Amino acid sequence: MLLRIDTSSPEPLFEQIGSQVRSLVARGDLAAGTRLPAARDLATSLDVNLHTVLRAYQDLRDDGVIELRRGRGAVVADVPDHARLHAAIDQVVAAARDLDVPPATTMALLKEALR
Amino acid sequence: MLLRIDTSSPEPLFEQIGSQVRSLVARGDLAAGTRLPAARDLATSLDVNLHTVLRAYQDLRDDGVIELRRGRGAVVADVPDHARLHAAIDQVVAAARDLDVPPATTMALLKEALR
DNA sequence: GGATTGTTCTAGTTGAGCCATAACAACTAG
DNA sequence: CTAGTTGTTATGGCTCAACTAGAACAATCC
Repeated sequence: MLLRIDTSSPEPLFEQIGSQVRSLVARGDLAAGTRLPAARDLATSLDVNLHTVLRAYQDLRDDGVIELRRGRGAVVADVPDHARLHAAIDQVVAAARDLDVPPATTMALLKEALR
Repeated sequence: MLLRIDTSSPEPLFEQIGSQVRSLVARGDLAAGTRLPAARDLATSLDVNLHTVLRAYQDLRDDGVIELRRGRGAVVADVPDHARLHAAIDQVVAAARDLDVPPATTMALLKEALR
């Protein structure tokens, strides 16, 4: 797993983990059916508590990104192709850069638009 | 000011304030040069501490959204038209809905793309 | 049976967010 | 010049979410 944790970031660790897995799955770097590391293993390799990883996994499960089963582990769920979504996001990033809009503002706009 | 604060939300109060001002400015509801309420006044009307509002204002200033001056108050800065950005964001929202992508995933994708 | 792995429970620590108060500095208005 | 306004900075205390720690339990795999 190529996950990076920044313990000095204000963003909660479980959100950092979840966020990165979401990206990997959505962009296809983690194909459907792929098995994620066992929570205990990932916790060890990230030097984080087991429960922190589990909370991230459970959030992902609640959103249908992965499936969890005892004894079996965490498996990437079957999700549709996100090509169109990625193209749209690229447009947003390009526009934000051209207009010199700060990332926090762009995030605020999307967040509100998604509501 | 049309600001709404949700004290039961997990999102910090200062972020809620900043986020809403960002949206208002970016969408043109607050024209450049418009004066924002004095921090003390806004704090009172939102029933929030002065420092909470000030932190939001300072974040906005750091991003060039507003200008702050003692004795003068907070004034929204001169920003370009964001029409293109809004159009792009609408595309993202539409794609996310069509593909059934959870909001958290969409946010994660944009956040990473903005990095 | 034994190892693996998610689930659940209890309990403690830490730090960000927030509030309260106060003094100070720059600006405005009279 | 004087008085009021407003942002700036500093200190202290409180609360709760995040994180950690340890343990037992249940489903699955080999």
